[in-house]
Amino acid sequence: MALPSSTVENYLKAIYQAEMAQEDGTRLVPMGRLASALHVVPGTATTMVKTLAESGLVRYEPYAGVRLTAAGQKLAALVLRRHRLMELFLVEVVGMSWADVHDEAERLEHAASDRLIDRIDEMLGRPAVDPHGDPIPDQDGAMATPRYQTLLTCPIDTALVLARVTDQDTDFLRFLEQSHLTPGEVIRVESRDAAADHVLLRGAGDRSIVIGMRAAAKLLVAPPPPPG
Amino acid sequence: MALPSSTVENYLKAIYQAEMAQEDGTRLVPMGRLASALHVVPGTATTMVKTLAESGLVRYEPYAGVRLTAAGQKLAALVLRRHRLMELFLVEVVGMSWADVHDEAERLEHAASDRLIDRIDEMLGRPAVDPHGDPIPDQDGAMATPRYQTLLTCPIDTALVLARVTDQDTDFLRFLEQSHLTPGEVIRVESRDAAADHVLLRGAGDRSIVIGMRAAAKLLVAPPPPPG
DNA sequence: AATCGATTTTTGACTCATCAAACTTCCAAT
DNA sequence: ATTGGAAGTTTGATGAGTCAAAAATCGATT
Repeated sequence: MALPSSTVENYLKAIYQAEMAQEDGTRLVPMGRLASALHVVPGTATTMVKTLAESGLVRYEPYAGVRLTAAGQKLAALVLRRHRLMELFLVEVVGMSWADVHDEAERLEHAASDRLIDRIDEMLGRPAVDPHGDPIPDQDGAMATPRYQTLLTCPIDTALVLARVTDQDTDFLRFLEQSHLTPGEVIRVESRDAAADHVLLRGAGDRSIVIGMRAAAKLLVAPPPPPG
Repeated sequence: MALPSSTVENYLKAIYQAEMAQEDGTRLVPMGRLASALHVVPGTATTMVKTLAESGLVRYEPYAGVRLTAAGQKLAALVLRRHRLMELFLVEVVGMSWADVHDEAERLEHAASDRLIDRIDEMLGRPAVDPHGDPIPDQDGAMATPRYQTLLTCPIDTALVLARVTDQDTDFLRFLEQSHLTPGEVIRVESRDAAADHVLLRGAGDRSIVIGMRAAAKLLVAPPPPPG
């Protein structure tokens, strides 16, 4: 099979990420979700998924959804690898803002050769996560998948490390940056108020921050850092 | 007008470079030249050039050829700028080989944002030339166009600086690198032999190098460096 | 001036990715 | 069991970019 087009890469990546995000155990991604993730109409997604199925990259169950085959999974993971290494490179080496690198990487991931990506990987010291805390798959497409809690489910009044931000929106990231809510920061949840739909945080330097529950669900935390 | 596709950018770039390479004064590029530069059949080039003409990017004279308008020239120069800054970046910052960066930049030039390109320009200290000695247009598309001599036309037995290499072929560049024939090196032509189709050079470290005349025509030299 | 060969243009067809809109299927609620 | 609405699929069309091959044009040589 020839090299996949950017479009194919984007479909595989979207399916991969939708599978991950699925809360129910099933990895079947409904067409509607896929279509809206890719900003195409549902009919387009159906058509494309059928050709992906013919290439053996996905399994398609009409009216039910789509899931990646092993081959599709590997390809998707390698696209994600390119994307995330590129993001980290743009932040660490080029000095671009955390908030801007997603969109840039979204295009560069389809243009960069494996050679370039491996060189970047080497320069960065084979990093495990990108600037948003998303894990970076290795050359074989294998990826660690730690299970973090969100700020909605984590214990109250406990020191935790902000590990990952699961939204790439530029304005949201800019806000987080200004609030010093970036991966690695130590924070604690002081209270939650379902009626007010907010979560009250205390960040580094005793900053007090109030965020909505929608936003809080996008911030993932890990157990406190090892002592010393 | 919407942003130009990669294809449009490649056509403009090819026309721009063909205009430069034209030895006769006319800047009219015949369809055949353009088509083969882009690896498409002549009919395809004709079709595409007609749509470029409708966008006001080129002037098309049927059966005669095509030339860029002011708007087309500027766009083409900005593509060249992205390409050449990217090449230099890949060599200087990423540490890729001189011989490999052309193909990589060929794809990245269409994916990199102006923001990224300007950041790279700044990091590199607003450089004037890329790793092959090709001049880099500024943000307005203006570009210095020094007129160098080739190793076929330069004076014999005179110290000269290798200024520019007008061929991006990977194997050719690899050969030059191994022979220490890279921009900035001081060399002199010891003799030319038209019958044997070769040029005898003396490079840095008293290296003696024989190259064919076809190759010699691709090496451009400048007057000796200023003393001191 | 007439012609031959090279170059260029035209025509018809194809692939990829997409949309709008008509049509199907599914399932949850009656 | 039936059915109404949501979700999914199909159909027909479009635009970009390309090729193969037929037709037209140009110009250099006779």
